[in-house]
Amino acid sequence: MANGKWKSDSQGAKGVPKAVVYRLSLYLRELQRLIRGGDTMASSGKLGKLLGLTDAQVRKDLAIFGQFGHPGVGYRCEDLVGAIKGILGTDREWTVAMIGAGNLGRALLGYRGFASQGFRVAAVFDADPAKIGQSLEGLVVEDVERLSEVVREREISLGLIAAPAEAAQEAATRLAAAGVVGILNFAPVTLHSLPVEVSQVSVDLATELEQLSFAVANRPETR
Amino acid sequence: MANGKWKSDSQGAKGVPKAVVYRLSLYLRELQRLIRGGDTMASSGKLGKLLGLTDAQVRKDLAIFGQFGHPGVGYRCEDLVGAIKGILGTDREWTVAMIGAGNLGRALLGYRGFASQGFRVAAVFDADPAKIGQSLEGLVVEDVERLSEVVREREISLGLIAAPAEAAQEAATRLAAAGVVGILNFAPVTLHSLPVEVSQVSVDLATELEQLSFAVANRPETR
DNA sequence: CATTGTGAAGGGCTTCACAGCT
DNA sequence: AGCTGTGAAGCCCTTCACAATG
Repeated sequence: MANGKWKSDSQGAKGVPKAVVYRLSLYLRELQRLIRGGDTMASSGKLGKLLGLTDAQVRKDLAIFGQFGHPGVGYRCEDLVGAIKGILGTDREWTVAMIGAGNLGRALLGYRGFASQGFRVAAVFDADPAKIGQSLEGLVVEDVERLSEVVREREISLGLIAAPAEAAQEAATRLAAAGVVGILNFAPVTLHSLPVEVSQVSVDLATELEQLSFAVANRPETR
Repeated sequence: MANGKWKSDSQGAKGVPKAVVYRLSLYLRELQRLIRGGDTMASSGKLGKLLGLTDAQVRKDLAIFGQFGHPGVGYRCEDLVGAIKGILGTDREWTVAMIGAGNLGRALLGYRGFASQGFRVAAVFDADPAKIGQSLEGLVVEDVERLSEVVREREISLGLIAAPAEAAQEAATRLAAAGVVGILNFAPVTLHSLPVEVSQVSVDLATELEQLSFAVANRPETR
């Protein structure tokens, strides 16, 4: 029986495998797609097949957080979406700042997928005087010197770094100092000296291509 | 003593943890930065500290592929860069096709980080007649209908999908049919029915933000 | 003598298999 | 009958600790 909240014997916070959290996002995405397609129930076997996972894996992942399924029938899609959003923390709106109004920053600003999952970009910053003052997707590009001020004014809680590698560390330091609680870093550098209370996730596009290159170079057997 | 090639008792292909391959990319990035900074040697402890890993982890990762270090002194940066590139398969140039000339596709085209790691974009495709024929970063946007033809002509081996979710599966199917060996997918969908010989890596930007949201919502202890 | 490479120990994640619920 | 939730087994990855080494 779905109970909508954390597992009753909850121990508060950690202990959740990173891989599980990642798959939670996949379940959420797939369930939303099934709902758009008119489905109302989904079994662990069905979800697993759609994502290339075993049914047991799907059930174990969900069981970490509570009992969301109904023996004999499966999971109610709407309920499970609600539960997963609650777990991921996307059942509320997050206010985000974009640092960097270059190619990547502008592209990410235009990406509708963020807004649809509850992430609202409320400010864009850049250090280039030629870009400051420009209007992008309804936002005026602000001077990165004003970051701290604007972050507080607009109650921004997450920072998204789409700046060049050389500028990324300073952007991160500024964000942390301004009180942001999380940083998503697209720059190809490791960020240092951030306070422990600032969470961090990194995506390096070149690294992803390298993973692909390795997979291709080492695939099972081909000419 | 560095030997430059695969571990002698090589079993050919798999058996390498995904996490190890990911860290290899991080080692490579950090080593290249150290070299730019003038360093010539790096120990496992130093590399580990720079990346937030233990020294043992660094050594174990590298030991999977051979003996690259020198007891008492560490690893020669240049040699290790060469070795890792060989392992990742980026010691050669990969020819890449971009599918989708929207915001994201254009941003990725302009990203210098790809070229610097050996990935050369040799074609851009889109299905929108308004975009076909436009010139971007020295390339003319081609009709996605001509994908197969162009992929063969230009000997393209990897495909990068930056198309909307609805178009991604068809793009992937076309790429596979055209003989591409790897696909990097930025669309928020799971790709199905690809031949096993086509490797696949996915990056979903909304998913990454959700990982951050979870990390923030579940961090150790904060007000 | 600082640092590597590695067997052994430890911990964590996945798969299996089945009791129990609808 | 169909499917969930879960203990137990199995496997994989990380950490530890130290002999080997230039």
